[in-house]
Amino acid sequence: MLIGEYNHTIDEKNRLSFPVKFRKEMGKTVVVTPGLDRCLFVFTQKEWNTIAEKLAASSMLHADTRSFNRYLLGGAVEASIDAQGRILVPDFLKERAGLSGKVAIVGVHTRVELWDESTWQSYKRGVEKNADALAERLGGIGMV
Amino acid sequence: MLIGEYNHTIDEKNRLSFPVKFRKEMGKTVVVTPGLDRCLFVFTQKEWNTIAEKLAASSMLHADTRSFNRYLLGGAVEASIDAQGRILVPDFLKERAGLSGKVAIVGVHTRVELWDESTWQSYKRGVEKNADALAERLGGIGMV
DNA sequence: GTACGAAGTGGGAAGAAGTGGTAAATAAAA
DNA sequence: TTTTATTTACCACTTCTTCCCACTTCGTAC
Repeated sequence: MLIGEYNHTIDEKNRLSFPVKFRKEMGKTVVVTPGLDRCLFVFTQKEWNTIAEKLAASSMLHADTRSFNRYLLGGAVEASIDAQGRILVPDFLKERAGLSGKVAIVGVHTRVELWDESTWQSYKRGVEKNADALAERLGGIGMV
Repeated sequence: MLIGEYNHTIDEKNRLSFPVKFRKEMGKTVVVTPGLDRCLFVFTQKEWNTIAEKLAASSMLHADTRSFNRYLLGGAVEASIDAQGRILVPDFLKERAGLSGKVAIVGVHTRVELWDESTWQSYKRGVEKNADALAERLGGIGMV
């Protein structure tokens, strides 16, 4: 299971090293796509296949579905993990998530998310602020 | 059952020793997550699996679910208990709960909570002070 | 009161992980 | 075809982590 948060640097060659904890589960190649809420998604090859199938199965008749498919599939990139455990993030994806310098690498169960460090910080603060909703959710899954 | 309160120190290497009383029940690895009211939750692996299953069942297409899953799963960490009975608390979780120096380790039935010592003290005082009003409200919703 | 044992704490050393740079290879342009 | 640029692979350094050992303090039993 992919969980936890790591802070790594993306260099001027667009190289970003994956946390060791994630490497085994991610395999040799991963798929990077534009994510939701100004971040990038990183999927395992296997997980991606499942998602791609689901998208393909969805109706092309709805404009919403079409544009969502274009958004996710069109922006998707296969990236191989090199000997140092790094991936290359293409410029257009880097821009998409506003990555520069410090990057937060966040494990969310079946996917990994890439956030600009400061964007992630303020996003987290936003969630924490809403303590009541948080408590309700936690209660809902039997955590408290 | 996890009950009782202990005061241990978290050192500059982020090591925090678990009370012996808790060790047997917690097993070899535990999961640390952000909690409520500026504390951290510590679950047994087994307890965590139950929670994770419920989280996995939710769709990533809803913004609320996304942010909640990100917050919880991204904030969660597997921590193994070392030969000295200590766990490592990553910086981002340490910050989350404002841990530094003395830490209150509190057993709450199925989970353990980690509090900054002084935060815990004032929280307790606050509860004591309002105990009467609290009891009144709880009685109102049919608790006792 | 003393001694023994267990629990908690601290520090050092070996190893791993992250990051930056250089060389080689491939692609593109002249 | 040659030169130049861009990308990919490899190598090396530094920092951080993790493991191990040792000390101290607290509690208990004799």
